[in-house]
Amino acid sequence: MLTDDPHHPKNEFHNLKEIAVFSPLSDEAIHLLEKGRKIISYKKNHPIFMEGAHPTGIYCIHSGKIKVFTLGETGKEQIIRIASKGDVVGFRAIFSGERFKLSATSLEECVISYIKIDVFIEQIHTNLILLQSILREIAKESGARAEFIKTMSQKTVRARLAIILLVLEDIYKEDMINLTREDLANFVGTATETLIRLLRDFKDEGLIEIHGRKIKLIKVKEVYHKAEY
Amino acid sequence: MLTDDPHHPKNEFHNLKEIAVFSPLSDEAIHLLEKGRKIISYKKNHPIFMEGAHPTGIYCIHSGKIKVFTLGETGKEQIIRIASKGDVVGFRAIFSGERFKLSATSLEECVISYIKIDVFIEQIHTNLILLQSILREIAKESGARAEFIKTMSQKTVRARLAIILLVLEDIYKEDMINLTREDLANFVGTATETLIRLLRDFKDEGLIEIHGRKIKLIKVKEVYHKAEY
DNA sequence: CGAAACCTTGATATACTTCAAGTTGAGTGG
DNA sequence: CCACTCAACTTGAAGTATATCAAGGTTTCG
Repeated sequence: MLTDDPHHPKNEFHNLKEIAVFSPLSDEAIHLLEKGRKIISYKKNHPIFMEGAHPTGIYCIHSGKIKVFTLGETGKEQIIRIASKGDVVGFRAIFSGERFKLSATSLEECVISYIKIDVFIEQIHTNLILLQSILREIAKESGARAEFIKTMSQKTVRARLAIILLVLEDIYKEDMINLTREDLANFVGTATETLIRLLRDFKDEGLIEIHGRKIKLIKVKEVYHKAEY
Repeated sequence: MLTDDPHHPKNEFHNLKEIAVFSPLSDEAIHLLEKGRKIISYKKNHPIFMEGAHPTGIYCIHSGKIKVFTLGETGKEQIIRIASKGDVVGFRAIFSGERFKLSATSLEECVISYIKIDVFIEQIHTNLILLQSILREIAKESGARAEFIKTMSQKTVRARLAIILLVLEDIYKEDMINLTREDLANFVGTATETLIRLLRDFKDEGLIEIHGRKIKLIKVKEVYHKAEY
């Protein structure tokens, strides 16, 4: 699953420049990071990191989607974010000096660049641009989470479903939203049964189309407005 | 309300060293920031900044408490945080390049240091220690907010009240918790009436004592465990 | 082809909200 | 210092969104 052979085929075609936080970096800086990274492929439903563990590196997504979530006492997941191509996951804890507060699992086959913490930290200490870019990223994340808190506490499940669908539309782009009902429920923060009933309502009202597991938005945007998670 | 006269009595005794994010800085760096700051006093219930506005500076609390919140469509506040001595509020948006996503209002008489955005940014560009300290702070904040999301979506109002009381105990320290029922409800994310009924339950069960508006925790910790907001 | 995971529907229970009305308390001006 | 007023607090009653429990159907995949 791990490879650090620079001639391994998987190591081609995955430029770190395509990772959003790294895009402001010079080619030189990108190259330094690439020297220290490993390309990893994950199968569907593979755990990437777990809450409570100490971070050992960061994970840059080249392809596939990853759910980032936290487990409640009863074992129920609350999904905080679905990360996709160009995103980095697992680096907040490094900067706060904490353990992971969240877990991450692949939702599909994924290819990621894994950058060890010491390689990364070294760059952080010498590269102001990188540090600023990361600060910007985490600041945005924190703002998004404040909005999510409000949504969770003030919106009905129905409104939350609409909002989450709009968020997911941006993530799945031209593809249809493709999550298990349980994952979708765990993102919306509701019971699976409730989610299913609401999806049916949305379908009956012509807001969405349902194609098996996949969901296509028709006029959700007209009724609800998106939040930025 | 504003003064930049260095001999004004209010400008004495308020060292920025007592602000947590600035504590790792050299005396020299602290001094540079202090040269550019203004000391401001706010009366109780005075707005400090409002969501939607462009940030113009940061607010470092020397004394008093400030609620940081966001307004729902119906005008209901969701309190995200109660900031107190040593905290800085209003600086996340600066780093994400956004407008304020949250509003802030004083809960008591407050004395703060206001540092203009350009003075602050200048320091950021030249002081790696400061940048790292801020990154650390925002990373912690983001982690705390992820926990809050889980709490909001998975815990009952009763459990949330207990958790928030424990959080507030840390903020009010030796003082008793002193918030209006409405503010407390807006932090817990519930209706004021529900909050009042639950407080009565807690009192009847011997978990808390109620002294007018003030609340003293007796054995909340034994029944619930605190989250880190 | 069989088992397991996933999905769906129905029935029931309840935590919480909302509305309404009354009480208490805090701050202000005379 | 008292009285007045507005905000804050409290209780009750009624309605509802959502969770939970139970059971059956369907897809997926080894």
